Amino acid sequence: MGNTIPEQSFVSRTQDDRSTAHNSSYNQRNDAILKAATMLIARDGYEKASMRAVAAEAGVSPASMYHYFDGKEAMLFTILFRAFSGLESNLRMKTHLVEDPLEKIRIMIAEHVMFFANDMDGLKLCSHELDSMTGKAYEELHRIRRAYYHHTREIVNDLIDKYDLEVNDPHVATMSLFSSLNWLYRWYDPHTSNRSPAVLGKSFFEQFIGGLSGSELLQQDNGEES
Amino acid sequence: MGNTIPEQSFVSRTQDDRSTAHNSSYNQRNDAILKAATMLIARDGYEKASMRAVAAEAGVSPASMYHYFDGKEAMLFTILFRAFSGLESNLRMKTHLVEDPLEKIRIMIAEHVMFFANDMDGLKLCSHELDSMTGKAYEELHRIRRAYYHHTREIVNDLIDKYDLEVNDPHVATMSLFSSLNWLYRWYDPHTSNRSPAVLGKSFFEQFIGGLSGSELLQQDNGEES
DNA sequence: ACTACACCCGAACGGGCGTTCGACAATTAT
DNA sequence: ATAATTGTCGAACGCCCGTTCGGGTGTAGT
Repeated sequence: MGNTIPEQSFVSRTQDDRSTAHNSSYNQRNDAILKAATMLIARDGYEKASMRAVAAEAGVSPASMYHYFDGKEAMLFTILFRAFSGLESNLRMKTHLVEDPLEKIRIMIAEHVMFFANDMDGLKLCSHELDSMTGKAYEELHRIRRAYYHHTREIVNDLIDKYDLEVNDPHVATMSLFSSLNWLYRWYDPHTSNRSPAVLGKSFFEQFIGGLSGSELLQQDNGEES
Repeated sequence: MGNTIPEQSFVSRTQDDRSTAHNSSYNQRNDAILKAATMLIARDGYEKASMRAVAAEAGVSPASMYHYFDGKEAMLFTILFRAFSGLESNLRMKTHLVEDPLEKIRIMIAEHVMFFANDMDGLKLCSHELDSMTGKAYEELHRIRRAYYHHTREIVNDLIDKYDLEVNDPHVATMSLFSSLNWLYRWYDPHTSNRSPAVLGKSFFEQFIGGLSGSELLQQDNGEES
């Protein structure tokens, strides 16, 4: 039940319907193009990664690309849609039966890092190329991204309520968490680093919780004032 | 003594020498082009922002651009060089006479946020367009950026030493801090937000320190093990 | 007055881009 | 067997790009 195709999206249906039939040849080519595009756009950026280069990488002629996608932007849309909605639905699935918000946020962070480790290029595009989209396509992706944020934010709210935390600014705290996760592609490579995704996720989790609940290091200054 | 011109850089000297004379007309035009370029590249991205568009925004003909810069990449280099080295030299200046590493890191965060508030577009380019540079120009900018990181990292090390903190992973903690700062351009607009840069900096500071020194919320689990 | 040089720009060059067209093969349906 | 549909691609179109060229104008030095 993976969100591989934007079923309820505005994207023209004629192009999606082909993949509902079990035409494996069609889907193989489609995935090959998407994979090539993801790699090249991650490497060179959306504008610099040309359709010709993607076609060559996927082993297809440039003209054939337009049997699979309405255009360059529709191609990026599919990539981003799969990544964003995968992230969101995975979070929903993994936290559905969990009660403790502390455990929920731990899962959220761990799953996000895992997701990144499994699809570095895809998540890099989510962080770096969303602005390359325009119009309704942009809005739809933005909507999913916001849902992901809201989902996380509600967990944070529950966490604060349950443990009676005195948090300076929950919004800033949540944005900082997303910053750390979205910035991963700039410095972390799970294949090269000696930190496993699990270990990294644990670090992020502890830092986030520590940042939320404050430090005794800072309270000596507050005490002098009263 | 601001680092407005890459004095020791590889950039051809012929073009820099013009600005050493107090020809105000030349410098005005030069700054107008740089300002226009910064705005348009921040808005549209490096590849999409065309020299023609920058020229029009600056009120110059496209051909005249090449009296001021060797080319498009050299233009971006100047923008990034000013921003990066300004950031780094400002940090050095402001922490030079400070002893306490806790105060140093507070200043570093506050100054970075201020710097961002004063030049949102410029710092957006630092976060988003460094990869548009190639060759030696890229390496030189990367060097400055790394110096900024090292500088901050040493403060963090001193902080850990002085206060005997048990930090899980200083590198991850420092990267998270930079993530928060570099991701600012995605969600924070000091002109629109009700959070002032000073308040935001304070939140970042407290979160970072809290994240470093850990939370009592997590220690109940650790206790069961021994 | 003349030379030299900074400054400026309209016009064009060469090339890469996203995309479309039209013809041809391969597959499927009838 | 025939018709219809799907998949494929070489070639081309029109556009925009970064950059250059050649010649202009203004200005300072002699």
